[in-house]
Amino acid sequence: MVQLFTFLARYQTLSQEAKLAILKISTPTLISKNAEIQAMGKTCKTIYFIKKGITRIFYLKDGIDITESFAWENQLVVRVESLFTNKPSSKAIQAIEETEIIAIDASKLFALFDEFHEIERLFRKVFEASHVETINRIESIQFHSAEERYHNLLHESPEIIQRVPLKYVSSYLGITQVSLSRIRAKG
Amino acid sequence: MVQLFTFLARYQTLSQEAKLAILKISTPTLISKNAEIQAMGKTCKTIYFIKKGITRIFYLKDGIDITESFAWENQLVVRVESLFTNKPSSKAIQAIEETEIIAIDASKLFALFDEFHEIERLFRKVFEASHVETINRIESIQFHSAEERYHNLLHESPEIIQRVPLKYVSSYLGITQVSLSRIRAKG
DNA sequence: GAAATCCTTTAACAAATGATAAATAATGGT
DNA sequence: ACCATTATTTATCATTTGTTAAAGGATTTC
Repeated sequence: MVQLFTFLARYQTLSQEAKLAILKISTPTLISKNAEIQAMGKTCKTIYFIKKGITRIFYLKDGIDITESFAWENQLVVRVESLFTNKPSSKAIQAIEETEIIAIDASKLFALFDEFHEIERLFRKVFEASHVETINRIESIQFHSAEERYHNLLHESPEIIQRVPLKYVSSYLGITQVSLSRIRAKG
Repeated sequence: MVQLFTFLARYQTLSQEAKLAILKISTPTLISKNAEIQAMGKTCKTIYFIKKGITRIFYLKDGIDITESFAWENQLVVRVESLFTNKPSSKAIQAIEETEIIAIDASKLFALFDEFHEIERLFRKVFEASHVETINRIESIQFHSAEERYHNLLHESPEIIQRVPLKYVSSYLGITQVSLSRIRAKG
């Protein structure tokens, strides 16, 4: 759990009481390769921290598998659009490798917000940071060619290209697998 | 100011003291058509609520004007990526029509978070909602054709097509103005 | 370790969008 | 109201990406 608190400390320092309270609602779990951590259609009620491994959020559009995002060591995975609206998510979370996660119960966490102002502040900051990333991703998607997007990804997150099957990467980049192959062939 | 508090009440009810505190850090301003509310290169230190009018956030990519988002009556405009990181924004906010805004001082607002837990909670929820919108926008950009994106926009936010010059709409949709014209011509 | 399955690449053609230029329409300033 | 400027549309051609099919590699499973 040390790893989780090291991650959280980047946003906000916590009292021992607050840490203990978070510890109580956190459960470490091992997910085998390709298994789903959360299924489509379920409302997101858990926040996951990744100790080891890599995951993706994906959904189906016209029956085709589309990867929305990846997350790996020392990152959180959350289906934000479901967690914050309390509506069922049409997206699933899947482990791409065997993955060790820490599951944080979201309802209990929100309850802690009343008891510990510092915990609410911490997670506010955590989600603000993820909001900023999401905004930056829009720019990347909207105003770069597929080729630029691939090279940016290669440069900024080489772990993705190395660890993730290309069929997942192509939909993440918003192109077909064939198109990605063509771009890679160019060098 | 009633309009602002009606908007905020959708997220979280506030005590009279909290409302008064927000009132003290809020300044109504009138922005003339085409004028910039915030300039590029400045760090975002203000949150704007739009009483009347319509605005856009835009930036330059290779010298070309790109619209990132629009906001109109009863919405907030914020350069989130700057507000939450405290870094200068490469984006500007511009009034597309003559616009009445209420400017909320962000540093003072953040200071109120210590005094009023309810205000922190309110704005946490406000920004969570905007985070969800941003995530949904990614799906719209990434997995729909330009034609679908135009028709979705026409359907979901007709005010944009009616009130905003098409040259701004095209870059918002991620296409050229010529391409947008072609799509409109198809009917 | 062989068969079956899944992943990635390649090829050929189709469709969508971009780039440039020019024509038309709309708007703003005096 | 007129002129100058700006916005939008149309046309043509180039480029990018999609679609489909097939082949070659890699990986899993029994």
